[in-house]
Amino acid sequence: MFTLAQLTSFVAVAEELHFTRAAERLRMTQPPLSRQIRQLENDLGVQLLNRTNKSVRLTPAGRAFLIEARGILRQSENAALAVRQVSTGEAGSITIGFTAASAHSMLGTLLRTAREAVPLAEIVLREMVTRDQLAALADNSLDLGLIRPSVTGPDLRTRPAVREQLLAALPAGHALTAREGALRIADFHGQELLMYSPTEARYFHELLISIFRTAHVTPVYSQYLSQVHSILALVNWGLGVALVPEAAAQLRYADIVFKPVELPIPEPVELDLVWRRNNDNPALHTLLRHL
Amino acid sequence: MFTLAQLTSFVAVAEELHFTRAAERLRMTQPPLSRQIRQLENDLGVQLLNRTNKSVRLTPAGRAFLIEARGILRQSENAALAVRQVSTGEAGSITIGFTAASAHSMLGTLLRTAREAVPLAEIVLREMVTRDQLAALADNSLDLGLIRPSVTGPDLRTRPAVREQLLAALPAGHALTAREGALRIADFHGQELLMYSPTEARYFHELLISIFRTAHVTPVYSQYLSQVHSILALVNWGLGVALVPEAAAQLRYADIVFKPVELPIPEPVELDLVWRRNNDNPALHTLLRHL
DNA sequence: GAACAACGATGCTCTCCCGGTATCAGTGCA
DNA sequence: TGCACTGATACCGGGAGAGCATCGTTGTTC
Repeated sequence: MFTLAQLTSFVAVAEELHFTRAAERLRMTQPPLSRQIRQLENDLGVQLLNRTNKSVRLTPAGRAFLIEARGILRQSENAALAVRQVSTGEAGSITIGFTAASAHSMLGTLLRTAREAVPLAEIVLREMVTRDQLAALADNSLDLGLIRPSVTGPDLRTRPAVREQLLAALPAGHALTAREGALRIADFHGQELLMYSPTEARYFHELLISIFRTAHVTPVYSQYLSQVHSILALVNWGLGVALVPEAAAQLRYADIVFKPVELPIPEPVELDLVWRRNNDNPALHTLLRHL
Repeated sequence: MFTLAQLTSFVAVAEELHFTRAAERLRMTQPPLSRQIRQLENDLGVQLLNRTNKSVRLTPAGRAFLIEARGILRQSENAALAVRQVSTGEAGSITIGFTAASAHSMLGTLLRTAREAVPLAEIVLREMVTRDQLAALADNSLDLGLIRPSVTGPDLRTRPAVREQLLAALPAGHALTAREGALRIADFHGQELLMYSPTEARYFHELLISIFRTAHVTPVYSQYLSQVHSILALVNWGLGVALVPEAAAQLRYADIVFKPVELPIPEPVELDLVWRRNNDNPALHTLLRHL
């Protein structure tokens, strides 16, 4: 196979159609240039130039090869440039995990920031629950996660991203919808509450349990569900009330009324950014610096 | 700038993630391979691999560069292959000149043959009168011409391609259209004949002059035109009669009747293939071998 | 037509790069 | 703690490539 140096030599000769001038352009002398071209022709098994003592002309094969050679050289320069951009974090690829609910809150901000901070980078999005995101971070198939706060290993770093209110989601016509202003926790006593799954939505499950326990309020837990969407769908069918993060109110349902709830902590729902401490993706660090 | 050899080395290591095995695959020993990769990283100014004594892993930049490297190597192999095909005449580019009239006769056959003989070649077509084709052949901007016979230099080779009849083109309603069978030359005595230009359609001009002179027949030369199309357009307007090559009868005009003419030579119109004796386009020679 | 100028090819030399062998150094496992 | 494995390093030899000098050919000019 030929050499990139041979290609640059050939392109110079093909453009100058003059060995001595081409050699000057290449900052070398004419004899080794002649030999390089001959070597290239031998490697290819094809004559690229017709040389007489007074003129150098491209053969048809040479014309064809000139185009190819320019392409290969251009691609090589681009590759060198691109790989430098990836290494400095100007370009590259960032895979971001997010929970379904965060698609309505933090994800938009995050993507906007990414577009500004690393405009050349490709952003790959994957919707996953918190637990799966942590697994994906561990095996490096995720660069950054948007998760509910949870216990993480020592090689993960987290940063609070956003805090949200909890809103009550009530079926239209429900008695509590008539109330003026914010609801109180006590209002949920004895209500049929659509509850979060203790495994797949552990964070919300424990958050609600703790809120009600502290307030000595005991709703009726009728269903356990893992996704905010599913819970709202059931509220919409009139099958109970629910407490959902503020961002979920962006989903419009015909038969759901959202109302604020007075809580000891005004914005109890947290969302964290999480990434591996020793993640070596420079684009990720560029993004993190801008957050 | 890096080397293609470095790229193949890098691709091997990146695929094996193991220097010793990669070295075996490359039929070399491990130490020079390690140095090649280090050299490549130095050239790029970017770390491509994270190596510990127990594992080799790609950095994000390395992953990006792997894709680029594979692309460059593939393109290089294709270039080598393509240039060999051009040099053997399997592929390449053939520029063919043709006269407007020959588009209706020989050109179709020629293109069909070219498609079979050099299926990988690009055929570039240029419509030009004979005189311009000869000039283009001389400065190598044409590989092959379809011309009317004419005097050519010693560096051109010609070969008869096809012979055609001359047909009489008569305006509908003209007295001669009533005749049974073929016309004779004498029928043109005193007729208004649309004539070919002595400069731009020299071949037809001289052919007709010679035919009429030999037969001692003198038509009335009303107009001198260079293209068969133009002549037929005027016949269509009833402005005279004409003699045109057989192939032109493929053009359908509402008010033209074509009739055969009895001539001393039954197919007096010749069309020649012409090319430079020392044309170095291998694809051209492949095509000529099939004609 | 003879001398000259221009240009690519060739011969020779030297240097440096590349590949091989031997060996070192760090790490995971038994 | 020792062993096996793996990549890095030291050193050496051969060959490729660059430069210098020169040759051979060809077109030009007086």
